[in-house]
Amino acid sequence: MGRVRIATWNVNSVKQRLPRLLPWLDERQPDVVCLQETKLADDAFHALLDDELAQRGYAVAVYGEPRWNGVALLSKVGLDEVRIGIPDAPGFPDPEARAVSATCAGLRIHSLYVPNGREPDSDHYHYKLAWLAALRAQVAEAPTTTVLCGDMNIAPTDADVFDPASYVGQTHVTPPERAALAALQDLGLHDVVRDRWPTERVFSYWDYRAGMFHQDLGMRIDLVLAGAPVAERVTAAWIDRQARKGTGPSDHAPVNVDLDTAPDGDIGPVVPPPSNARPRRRGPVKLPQS
DNA sequence: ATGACTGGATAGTCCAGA
Repeated sequence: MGRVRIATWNVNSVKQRLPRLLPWLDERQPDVVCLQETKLADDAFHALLDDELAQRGYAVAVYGEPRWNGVALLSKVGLDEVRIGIPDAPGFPDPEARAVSATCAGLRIHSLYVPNGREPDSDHYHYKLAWLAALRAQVAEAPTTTVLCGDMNIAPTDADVFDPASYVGQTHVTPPERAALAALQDLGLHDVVRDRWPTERVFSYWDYRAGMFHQDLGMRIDLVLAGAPVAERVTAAWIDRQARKGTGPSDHAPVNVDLDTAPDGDIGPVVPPPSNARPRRRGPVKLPQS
């Protein structure tokens, strides 16, 4: 059946995570992979990973820095019109490597690492909000084909933190941050993991300290937000807790999303159906023979 | 116990992460 798997993972140093990343790629076999916190300059990323990724059939787009931040986009299903950063996004004070996007199988995929915010009302917090506003302006250009993937550094609701009371007054849960996320969703983007697990406890990040993962004391801040024509094709969406276990994990788990594909291998229509259209057939569709 | 861990750069009473 025609299936495209999109994954996003804040790896917290792609160099340190290599012994976990490569086996995970082989096991999960995602077609499109969004990485965050690669923490490598572009030349170092290519030197480290180009051979391994080419062997697995991935084309690669990176936007990195020597020390912090850094994002990447890997794809087996096309990687066209690569765009580094977000137009008119603010810096801190200089531009930071927090976004890369490309067209993959007819979709506009974004690998995002939203600024942390540090302390509410700090300079970094206002930078975070301004950065999200610039992201929204870019998404507004083509919301229906957009898939935002990454570490949004915002827990959408109190159900997305293990102890809402202890987070009051902290970043990631403040009303202005949640409003910025809601403004993105108001463009027609769907939180596909929450849609699939409406009442479950599903976290994507657990602090390394104090056995937080073992006790499942985490947050859900790594999200996949998809335009409606894409969200309609989701057949599975889950947080890959296995990747957070064992030796040398990232503090974030990957998020995996499976989509049914159209007969031509694309994922969604470029033009959404009219609102009075009958529901599209959702069953398995064969990919063309290669 | 305002902690507890990890990564990166540097040799700091480091900074950043969330």
